[in-house]
Amino acid sequence: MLTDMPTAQPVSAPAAASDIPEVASELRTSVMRMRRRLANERHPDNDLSLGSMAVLGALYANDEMTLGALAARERVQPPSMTRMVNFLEEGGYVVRRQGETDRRQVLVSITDKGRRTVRKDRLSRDAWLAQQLVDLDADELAALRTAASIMERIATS
Amino acid sequence: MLTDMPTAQPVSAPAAASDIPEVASELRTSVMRMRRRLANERHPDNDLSLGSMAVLGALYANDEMTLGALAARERVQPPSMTRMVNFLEEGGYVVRRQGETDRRQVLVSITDKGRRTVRKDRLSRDAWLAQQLVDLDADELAALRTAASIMERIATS
DNA sequence: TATTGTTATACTCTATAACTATA
DNA sequence: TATAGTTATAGAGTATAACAATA
Repeated sequence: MLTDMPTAQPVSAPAAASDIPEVASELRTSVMRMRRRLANERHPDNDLSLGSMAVLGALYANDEMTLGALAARERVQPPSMTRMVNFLEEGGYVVRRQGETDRRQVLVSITDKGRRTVRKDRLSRDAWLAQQLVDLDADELAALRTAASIMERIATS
Repeated sequence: MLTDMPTAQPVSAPAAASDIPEVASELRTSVMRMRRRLANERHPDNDLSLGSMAVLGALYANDEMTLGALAARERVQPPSMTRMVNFLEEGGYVVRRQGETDRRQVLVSITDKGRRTVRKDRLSRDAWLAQQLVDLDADELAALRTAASIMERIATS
């Protein structure tokens, strides 16, 4: 029964300006709590931090990236990425090699072990979160997908 | 024009099971990046961390809470909340008092300065995020609101 | 004994500053 | 000189363990 609902908005309808601060506040709060919960709930059967797994995921998609590109993508400073890459290299998940055209660069690529870890981990690492989503209806899931896309865009803008 | 869209789902339509892991993964990634971006973009004119502001916000809504209740609400361990409350108390944003019926408890309440800070901060602290939202259309804003609500529920479950 | 909160301590993640190697 | 990355160091935020006070 949609009789009480506002009519569907055209796709380009601007948001009501008065709602924006409220949504911003709600979103910020929920992101902070969600992040903490995700950090707490992550699967303990590999020793990679969430940040390291994100790096590995980027390399899974891109095969080889410079350390600087990884740092920019993950929005961390280069020293932080150096640490993550060190850790991943020690574990055999990635390898470094020197850039060919520019020998200052460090090209990072994923190993077979890294690839296997990503595949295996993608099956299990979101298990907790996926479990929290199973009871959602299709509209709610769609809203999450839309929100994730918007947040991704905002966070990397 | 909705001719190409699937018919509106009944509210209880279950989500497609195959989409869940994908949404979980997208959501997790975007939450992590968003949180880092929010931490970087916060307004520098007060010295309160994001966590401390969340505590102050809870006290703004609830007037007086035990330290344990605050810790549970923010999903941190009691020692972490002790630290945050110490910091807020030193700044004059909150006051402690001993529980009356149970004298082990610490009741934390917000001061006038704390209230003013919350009000002032709510106008400015989400300014960056709100600015990122102004170009969204009504559907996207609604999706964010729905997502925030779901994340809040999941994070505090 | 169990619970509420605090103190002491350590760990993780991130940052800035100073440095090396290369462009 | 400028840039890519590393090393050294520090800070923020969180946790666990041991403790004190109270129930």
